[in-house]
Amino acid sequence: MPKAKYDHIYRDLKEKIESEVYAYQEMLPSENTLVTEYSCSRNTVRRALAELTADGYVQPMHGKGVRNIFQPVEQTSFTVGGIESFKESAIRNNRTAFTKVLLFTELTADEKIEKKTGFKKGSELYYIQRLRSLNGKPLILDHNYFLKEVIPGLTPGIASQSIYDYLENDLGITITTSKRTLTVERVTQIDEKYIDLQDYNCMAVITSQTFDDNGIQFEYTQSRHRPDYFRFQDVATRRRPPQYL
Amino acid sequence: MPKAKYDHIYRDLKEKIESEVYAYQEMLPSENTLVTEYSCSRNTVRRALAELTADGYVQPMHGKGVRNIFQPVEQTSFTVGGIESFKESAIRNNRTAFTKVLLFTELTADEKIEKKTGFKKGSELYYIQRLRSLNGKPLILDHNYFLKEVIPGLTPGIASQSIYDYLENDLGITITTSKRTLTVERVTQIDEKYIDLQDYNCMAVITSQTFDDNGIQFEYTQSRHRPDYFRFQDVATRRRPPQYL
DNA sequence: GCCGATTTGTCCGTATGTATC
DNA sequence: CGATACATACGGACAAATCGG
Repeated sequence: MPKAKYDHIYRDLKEKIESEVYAYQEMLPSENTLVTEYSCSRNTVRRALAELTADGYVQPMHGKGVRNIFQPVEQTSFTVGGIESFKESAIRNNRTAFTKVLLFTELTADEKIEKKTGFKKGSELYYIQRLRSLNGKPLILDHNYFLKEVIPGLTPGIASQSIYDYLENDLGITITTSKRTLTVERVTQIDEKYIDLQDYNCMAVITSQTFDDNGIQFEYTQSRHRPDYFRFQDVATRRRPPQYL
Repeated sequence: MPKAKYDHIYRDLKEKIESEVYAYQEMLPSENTLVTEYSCSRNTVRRALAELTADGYVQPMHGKGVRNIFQPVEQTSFTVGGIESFKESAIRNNRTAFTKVLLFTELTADEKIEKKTGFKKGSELYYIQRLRSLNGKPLILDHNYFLKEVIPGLTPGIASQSIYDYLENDLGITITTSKRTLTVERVTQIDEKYIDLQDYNCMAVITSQTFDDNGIQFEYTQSRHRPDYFRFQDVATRRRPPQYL
């Protein structure tokens, strides 16, 4: 959707890097060159470069230039960088996705739930359990809590499709920030019941709190992944050698 | 030691948010107010806010204001956001750290190592195995590969202290970007030998490629964590609702 | 080693657009 | 509708790091 100029430059450069128009370790054109190429201001070029830096695509070097440090390979990963729904990542990795709703209830947050999920005591919530399969293989068990106030009209039917689709397209909610914590936990009886764990006795667990564009937390989810199909990627930058932004 | 103005504002606001000068869900002062408070340009304020947004501290809302969405975390987490050495995170979490060097050798990369680590075949490398303990409890097993060309003069003595200290303070190398992948893997014989795993049969594994400020990859590390002491935090933003920068 | 050209880093002021109230 | 607040974009200035002659 974004028609911003910096976003166009960002996508254009990203595509050129991915398709190896610039080789690994090669310098990109200087900022001033890009300014004339895209006929825009230097700030706008720099903003596009800032995002490529955050993505781990390039590395700016003071007084020298901007180097491409993108390596094309990388296996299919389930979770990368930003926020992505199960369905979206399945499509991106070329898998067929299937979701089975195991449980769909409503409940009111008590103190225990407040402490766990971050929803205030007394909040009206949906609580959903879902089993996610890729290529017919059950791999992920999701426990979702949604704030009814923000997301009315949720149904098991919607839950079996993409809830994020429903939020963004039907309700017009903008998903913005997600805080995630990743841990490894012992398998539960529910895990064992639905997922073929072979001899693994633990699961990769992502818990996330998600906020809409009003800064309201509307979701708490615990996503339990079969270990051998779990992969999480990340690009970190050291605080704080001068960078863009 | 950044003395940049935006960094000062960033730290100042961050401190105020953490100490709850602004309550959770409260609006921060408007950009224009901050401009006069810090007597700087609006761009500079916005840059500080952009970093707080990336940290998951605040959420900007078009036409409304900037909301504090920081919730203090009570649990000590081992890895958060940026790049951090073992020693640094131990200090941050108020733990005593100890490192035992299990193996210190030099080797030349063959094809197998190239495929695994990203170092070109023929590269001269250090290969180090280290056992890391917190509060006397062995928790992490590190396998490090360092590019000799970039990091000469590494010794077991340095490896038992902080290699990152050596890089940054003695060699003057600036660590910049790190690409990390997180997986869950079965325990190995080495894991079992050195770490008390109780009945866990898997480990949390972080593999990372680290680049210096010339965009040269100088490190490949596999860091194997005891599951019950492992925790990884992250803030993601949905691509791409208008944001700062 | 010095100097000037190039390149990235920081900061400023301003203008205009869009969303909210 | 006007006022406020954030979003995008421009152009300019100077600092700091690098490189070549």
